[in-house]
Amino acid sequence: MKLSTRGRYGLRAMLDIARHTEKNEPVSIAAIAQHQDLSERYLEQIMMSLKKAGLVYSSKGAKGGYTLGKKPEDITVGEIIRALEGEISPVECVSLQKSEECIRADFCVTRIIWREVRDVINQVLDKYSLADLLKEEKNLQKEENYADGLSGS
Amino acid sequence: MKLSTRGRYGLRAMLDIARHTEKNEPVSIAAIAQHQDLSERYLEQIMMSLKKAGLVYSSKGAKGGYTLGKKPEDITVGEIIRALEGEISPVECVSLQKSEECIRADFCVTRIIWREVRDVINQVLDKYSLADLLKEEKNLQKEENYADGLSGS
DNA sequence: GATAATACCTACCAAATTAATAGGAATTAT
DNA sequence: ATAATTCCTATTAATTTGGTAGGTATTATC
Repeated sequence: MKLSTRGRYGLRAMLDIARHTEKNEPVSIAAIAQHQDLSERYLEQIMMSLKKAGLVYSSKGAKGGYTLGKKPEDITVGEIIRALEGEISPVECVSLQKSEECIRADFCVTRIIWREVRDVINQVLDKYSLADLLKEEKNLQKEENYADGLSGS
Repeated sequence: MKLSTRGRYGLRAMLDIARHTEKNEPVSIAAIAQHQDLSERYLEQIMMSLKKAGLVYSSKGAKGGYTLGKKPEDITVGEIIRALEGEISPVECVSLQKSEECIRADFCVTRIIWREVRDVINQVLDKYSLADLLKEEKNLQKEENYADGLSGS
């Protein structure tokens, strides 16, 4: 039950872009990779998925890079994660676009649980937008400064 | 974000044992494997983990097998899944018995989300006991009968 | 118009994890 | 004694993940 690096890296990349979104300058893969300490080549693939999902807009050529495809408050973590990892579901048999029905589907009680797990995970992921996270980030920094002040002087 | 077969098979195995628990006869690996259509050899390993966690009691030798280690209402799905898959957490960095702290830990906002996801998953899993599932199973069967009755005669 | 910086695309590869097999020892009811 | 069972450890096969690689297309800048 672990998220893969695609989802984790992708979310961090999106946050990185979101932080630069005020200036409205595109952020390059090279820049993101450096900030986030990721492989450029791997990040490239991740960005392609995000682009395909419409979550980022890209401009090619020199000075090119990525900007958010929507406002930070309109991009949820759920969208990002699902764009990168596919539908989030703890088991195949309660996946919405599942390939084939399990033969046990009709009488298998465990599906009740898997459905509920699927739903709560997605609810949490959909609850947070990039804007929310940026706001939380500022709170974290405040706390940090406060702690420094206390222990420091 | 998928559960492994260990967890899924293990839960089904536990339900199987729970169904036989009234008679208080141990259920053998061979029998469970047959009912659930699983590899005996693989199930064997799963049962070892369940035993180690105290969720089943085993008796060796002819007529041996497994019985529940506690009352069905005292065994939660969460306990079973965690016994088989380890701690349930979407990322390593919010795992309770994590090996090493992430260098980003202090300022990484994504952890807020991962923690919440971790908690809701475990809450759902801990909410259901084997007894609850057996009860649900009976409900499913009733509905089935009812549906048959409607479409049948 | 040349150059450098960038995204885009597809294929491939290596490591890790998962799922399962296999062989045999120990125990116990009959 | 025998057959049925759990217990333990090692090995292997399959799948997924996490990346690397090579090359093309586009565009700002000089």
